[in-house]
Amino acid sequence: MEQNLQRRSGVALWRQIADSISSDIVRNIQDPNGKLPGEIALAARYGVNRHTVRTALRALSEQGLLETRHGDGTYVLRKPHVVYPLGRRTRFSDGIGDQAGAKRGRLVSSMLEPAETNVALGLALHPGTQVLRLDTISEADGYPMTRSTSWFDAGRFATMADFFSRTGSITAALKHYGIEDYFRKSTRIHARHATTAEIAELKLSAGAIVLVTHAVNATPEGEPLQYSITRFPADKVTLSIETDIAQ
Amino acid sequence: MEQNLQRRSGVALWRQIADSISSDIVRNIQDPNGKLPGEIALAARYGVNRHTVRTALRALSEQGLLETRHGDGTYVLRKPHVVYPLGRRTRFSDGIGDQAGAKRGRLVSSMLEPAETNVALGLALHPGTQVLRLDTISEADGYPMTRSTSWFDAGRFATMADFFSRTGSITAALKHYGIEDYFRKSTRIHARHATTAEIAELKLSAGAIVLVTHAVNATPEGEPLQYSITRFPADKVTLSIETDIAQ
DNA sequence: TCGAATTTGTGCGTATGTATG
DNA sequence: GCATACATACGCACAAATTCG
Repeated sequence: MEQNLQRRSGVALWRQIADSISSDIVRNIQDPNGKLPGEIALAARYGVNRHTVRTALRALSEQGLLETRHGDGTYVLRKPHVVYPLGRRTRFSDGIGDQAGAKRGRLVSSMLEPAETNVALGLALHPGTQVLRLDTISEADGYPMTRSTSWFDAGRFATMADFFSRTGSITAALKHYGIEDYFRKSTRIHARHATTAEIAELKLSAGAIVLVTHAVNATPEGEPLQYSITRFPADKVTLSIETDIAQ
Repeated sequence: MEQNLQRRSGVALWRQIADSISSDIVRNIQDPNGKLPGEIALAARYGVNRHTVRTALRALSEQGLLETRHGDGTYVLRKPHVVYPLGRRTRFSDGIGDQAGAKRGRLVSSMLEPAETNVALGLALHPGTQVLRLDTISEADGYPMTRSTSWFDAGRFATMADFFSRTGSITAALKHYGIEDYFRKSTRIHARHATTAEIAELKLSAGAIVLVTHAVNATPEGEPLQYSITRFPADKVTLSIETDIAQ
């Protein structure tokens, strides 16, 4: 039936099936804690041999997404899926506060560098101006959920990294500079395959897809504060935009 | 160097290399119209045989991303890229008006069907209520850019399909029902590999990624009008959210 | 407790795809 | 292009565990 599997594509059938089942779970088409169809039924659905289905299920079990019980069936263990709101007041660390355990980001590295053209454009600085670059990773339930790189005007926010690593929050760090409130000015979204570095940092499997946002945060007056590039594992994350029509 | 390629991962090395080169180009690490390193250099960088690199380059050439010149080298071809605004007033057919030639959508099919749960939820109807389903494709510069499925309350918008196919625009069709204005109420975004049907309809290559939006459009009073699922080719499209801070 | 049906687990032979030198 | 090694996918057969009447 649903044999939209690609042969000779460089992606093994078992991995395509694993991705499909994983995304079914993520999209709530499969009940969390529910029972999957039997291996024979799955093989028929995907138009493959039962061995191939078993390879896919084994991969997902090793990943901790499924559990198979001999003579019984295969069960969905949990649903590690997060919806990130992308609103005017978006702060990623806040956004997932009520959905997952961790709210803190972890500082991977920080450095001063001259602004590239896209960073300079986002921060309304001249290209080459010294900027502070923060590389961070945030986790939910122990799993990496975002890999983010942010830039700030170094002349103004030189010691940002200290404040961030102490609080794990950009919002809190900006408060030290007297910035009580800020807004998401623009967000651009695209998707691509993860690089090898991202596969390692976000604990993904080869061929995984990442959602990528390029965003500018600004003061209520429209003055740019932060330019950031954030990468999300596409199989675990949905981005959400809710508009308040009353505005 | 970068030989963190994964073996036995279900994704062939040549595809991992192709994805890596492809994302380098997307991230502007490789110059458009620039020359790639030679096959021997690439093989060394990824720690694989030259044959494997050649398989990756051939796949990217067939995809139209590279061009190899016998005795010379491999060159990056320019990629047409479209930015879709996702704002309060988002209408896809309007959005690309100033960027690309075509503004019209083409009706693929229309039918009446009972509302599935997610459609019913989006339109605030009871599941099973009769809804009108429109399947459309829009193109820019002769290339398919969106593949969209929309649902409307059949009791109210029964003859929607006629109006749409005449004008090629949802906005224009809704005017026939006295709806002068409407707003994007919510948008959810995720990304996944394209299905075989999508590969055919959007003229993609095997293993391509699609950006998927689930959206609700509503009247200024908040009454849902349209629930739609839209798929964009991720290598040709960036979604953009611009916030008017003054609001 | 039994037995039959169902479901997962395992072995083997073969063909094709992937990767190397 | 050729030869070699391993990964992937298939088909068939049968074993082992669970469920249920």
